[in-house]
Amino acid sequence: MPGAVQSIERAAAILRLLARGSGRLGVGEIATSLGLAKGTTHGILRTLQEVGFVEQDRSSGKYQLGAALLHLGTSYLDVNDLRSRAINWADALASRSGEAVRIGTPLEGKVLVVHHVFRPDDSLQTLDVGALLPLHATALGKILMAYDAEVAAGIADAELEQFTRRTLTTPAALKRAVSRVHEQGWAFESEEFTPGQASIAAPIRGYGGLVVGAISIAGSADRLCPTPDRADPGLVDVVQNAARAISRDLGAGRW
Amino acid sequence: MPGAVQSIERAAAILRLLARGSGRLGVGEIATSLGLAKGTTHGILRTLQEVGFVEQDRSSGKYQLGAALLHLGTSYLDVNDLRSRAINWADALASRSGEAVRIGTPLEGKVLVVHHVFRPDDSLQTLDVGALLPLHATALGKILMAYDAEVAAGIADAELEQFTRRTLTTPAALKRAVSRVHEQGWAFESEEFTPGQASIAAPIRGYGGLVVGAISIAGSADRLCPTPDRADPGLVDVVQNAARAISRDLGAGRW
DNA sequence: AATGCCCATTCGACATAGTCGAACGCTCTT
DNA sequence: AAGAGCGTTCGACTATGTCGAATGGGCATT
Repeated sequence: MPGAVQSIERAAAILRLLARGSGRLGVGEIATSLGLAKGTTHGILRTLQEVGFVEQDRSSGKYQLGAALLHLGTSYLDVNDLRSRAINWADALASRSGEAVRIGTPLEGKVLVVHHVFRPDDSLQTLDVGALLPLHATALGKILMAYDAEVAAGIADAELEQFTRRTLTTPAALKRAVSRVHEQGWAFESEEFTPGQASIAAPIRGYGGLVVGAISIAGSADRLCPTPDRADPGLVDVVQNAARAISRDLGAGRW
Repeated sequence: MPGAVQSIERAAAILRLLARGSGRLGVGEIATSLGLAKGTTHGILRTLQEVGFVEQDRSSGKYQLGAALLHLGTSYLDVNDLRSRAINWADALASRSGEAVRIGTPLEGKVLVVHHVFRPDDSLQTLDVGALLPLHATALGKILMAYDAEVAAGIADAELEQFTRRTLTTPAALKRAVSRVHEQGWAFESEEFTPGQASIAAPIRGYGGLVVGAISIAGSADRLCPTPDRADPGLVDVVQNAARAISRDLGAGRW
């Protein structure tokens, strides 16, 4: 695949590295992590600094992400069709279900949260728009794997991190769960990511019926699955209806 | 200044263009806007697409910002010292003043909102973290101009957009206002940006006493300035105290 | 249906532009 | 005082991205 601009690829790799690495990194660390010469790395970093994508800590000389990225990130939210069309339905779903609502889309083998509505009553929650959640331990992720072959392929040979005692950590178990999701049209997860928490998700389809994202409700496992390991059918229905409404808005036809 | 990687600069320019331009843009539009060859532009766009910084609309072929930027943007928030140190103080300021609190830092001749606490009582507000506010019509902006020479220089020869009847639109009036801000140590704005709304701000200093941002409260002009055009002294005090507390946290010494 | 225009995309040659590795100077440690 | 580690600078090389014209598909008009 010729024509890929390497300096931009490298710049993106540096930014991703800074986003993962919790905090500031030095030129040397970045250079060795990416297998680049220190001089090259420095040149790219200087350019990224000029455009505001990275900032340099005056005293330590280390680099971190820059303010310009924040504005670009929120600008993405303004343009994102999935999110803008889904906002109203998400609010309705939150008040109808009484649970927190999230909308996710695939990114880099994870689930990117593009919208988040807090649980109606409780206000001690942190906004996690922009956060990356694991594919294999969330209902959102299971939906995306079940309906997007590319996503599923990307995780086939990946390590499945264990978050709780109930996290699916073997590829076989995950594959079984995903194919059941595909059959029934919705996904469920109970205490696989956070103890005491469960979630229910359904697919959102865009133009042509293609799955472009997923919507979920998340909350106490006691409420979402009164019977152990069985999602409340009423809540499943509400989530599926919301997903279908958004899909219709996005022009998904009769799906 | 040699060593600036042009392809990265151009990529950044494209991203900025997509952020401004409300929505999707075609290769041709981007190329002419930036004075580049269409082929060159296409190559950069393809690379940006590979790394997830832009997405292409399947049907129209036009480009828009990509999901990866959202995650980078929120990652910036996690790393940002100013924001993480200020969060607790911002909450306290909101409950003490009863008004919405914002923290801003300069970016591209505007004020970038890096933190936003809603007004305690009212919940019909939209989060504007990541938004860019004008320098000349907000209290946050006046602070940044008064204490950061680079910021002030950047706007000296810029058009001053008129938002309301009271917006300062002449460079002379703005300069006078800014120098008064510098003398008194806090900034004020009443109905210069939004009718009926006013704001009060104070500078946040980082290591060495350098101003790295500003914190403000914003709300109904009736509450912030009981006497016309005069900020409530009590509220000014509360804002200044919060700003000083954050500055101390950031290691600003005795400022 | 047939035609024309507009647009994203591809291609190949040229020379610019970015990469590399060694050397510099700085701060902090030993 | 000497050393190590860091970010930074420098100059030569060639790989790399740039350009402009050509291609092909889609859409609206004719």
